[in-house]
Amino acid sequence: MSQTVDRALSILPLLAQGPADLGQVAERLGVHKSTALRLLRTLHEHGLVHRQQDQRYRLGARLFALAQEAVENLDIREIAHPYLTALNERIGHTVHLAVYEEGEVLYIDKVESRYPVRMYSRIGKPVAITVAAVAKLLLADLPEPERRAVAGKLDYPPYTSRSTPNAAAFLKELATVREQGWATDLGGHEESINCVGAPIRGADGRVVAAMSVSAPNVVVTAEELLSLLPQVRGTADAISREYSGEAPTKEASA
Amino acid sequence: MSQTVDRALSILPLLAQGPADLGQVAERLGVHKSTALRLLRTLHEHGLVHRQQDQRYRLGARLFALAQEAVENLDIREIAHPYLTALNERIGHTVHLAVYEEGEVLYIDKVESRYPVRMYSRIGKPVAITVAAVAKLLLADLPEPERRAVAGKLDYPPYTSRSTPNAAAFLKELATVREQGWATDLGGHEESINCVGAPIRGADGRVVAAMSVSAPNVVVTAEELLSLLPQVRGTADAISREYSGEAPTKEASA
DNA sequence: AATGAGCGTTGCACATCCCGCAACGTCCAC
DNA sequence: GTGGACGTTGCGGGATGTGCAACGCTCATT
Repeated sequence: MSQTVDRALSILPLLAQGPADLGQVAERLGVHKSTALRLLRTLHEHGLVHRQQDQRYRLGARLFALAQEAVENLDIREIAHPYLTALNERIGHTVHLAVYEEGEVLYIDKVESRYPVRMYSRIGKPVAITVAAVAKLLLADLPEPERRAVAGKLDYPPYTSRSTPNAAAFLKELATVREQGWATDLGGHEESINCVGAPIRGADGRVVAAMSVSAPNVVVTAEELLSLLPQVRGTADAISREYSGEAPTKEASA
Repeated sequence: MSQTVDRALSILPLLAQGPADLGQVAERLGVHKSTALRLLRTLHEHGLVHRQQDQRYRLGARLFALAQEAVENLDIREIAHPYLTALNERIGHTVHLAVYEEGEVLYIDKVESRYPVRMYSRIGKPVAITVAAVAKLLLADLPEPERRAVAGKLDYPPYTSRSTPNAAAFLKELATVREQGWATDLGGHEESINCVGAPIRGADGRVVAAMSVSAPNVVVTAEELLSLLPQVRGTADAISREYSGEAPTKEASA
């Protein structure tokens, strides 16, 4: 919509792939060097871009700060965190929290056995959207046209033999998920990893986030993991209730 | 430098404080609503801002993805190299850069008087992990359980009479290193070689790499080498700052 | 049910501000 | 010493962003 800003912002994903010098930026942007220079300078003044010793540009610190602030401002994360921790302490396995945004599903929190969350190493990473339990939960709740549109645009990488193969299978799986109110990923992303997840809903009943529990099948079989479903759903429902405005339950500290 | 981009980017820190509607954005930017709308639309198309149910704007998901990608592509070696070279030119001795990965410590860069050595010559050749200064620095920062696990699995070859003899001694040494923020290897690997090293930290304070200066004691005594510690730490800190996104200092060219 | 306030959105004419050009300075390699 | 590559600068033309005013919509109020 705004040419100048559009060009400037296009520089960011370009630099995310790795440092680049002025000429490379100008070329990949399809503009004159002097134009690229002005854009980069502006980005630099705002700290979004950083210039290293060899004068090449890379993404700057303010970007990380912004990303962190943004994730901290997600109130669902704040509310959910104690519940996730409590569940993790009870059952030991890795617990994920994810949201849907603009065609992507992103992890926004993670609690791993004994290890505190490492902000930048995992959170913010886009989920394997065609197979992850949390992705199924979030997409299953989209309005039908959007759901269909998203499913049609996706790639369906065959991570394993049990990965979702195509849009038709995916939509069918989403229908099942929506009906039963929970989802699984049984070796669809990595052969030996199983997940079971449940949706977190706002006051209006719409799914605002999804959580899942993951474990390698050398530790627990898929059946054993499924037996944890009531606890996962219980936690998700407790989060939903608090998010919807009810007083916190004992669930978080149980 | 570019007014339009400047205004657009000014929206981001504004939204970082919390969601805002069009009017608020326009007012705080000091522009007309229609202008703010166009800027927000452009930001929206790039996924940097997100529009929530109540139509208010907040920071978007792509911000996380960008930060994530950027961190993964941060190449410590590239950033550190000019600093290492500068230090080498100032003090003359061999300078090493190393990282920890999957239970091993690897040299990833080395600057020897006048001869920069490519990583290939050294990679795959693990560091003498129980005695090297860089190894101590990297292991000292691991979470306690992992540190203990690694220390327990190691062999403790008696390279010299001053080599680390066993896991208990090693863990004790690591505790010292973590506390003082630097490390040495005084004849622990080869009788006549001393090293002094310092950690390089990421924005979150975690040790991402370590560097050291080595010299044979026929050239400089251990005491003389230790007197270089401030310069080593200064260099390591400068690298840490640039790696974390701060503007480069004069350190590299001093 | 009618009214009006508040907000986001649209089309438009003006002139601002961005664009590409070409030339310069600098650094490095040959 | 010379050529090339790269970043940088000033400048004129014109594309592009700007603010204005009017419109549609939702919602609260009467």
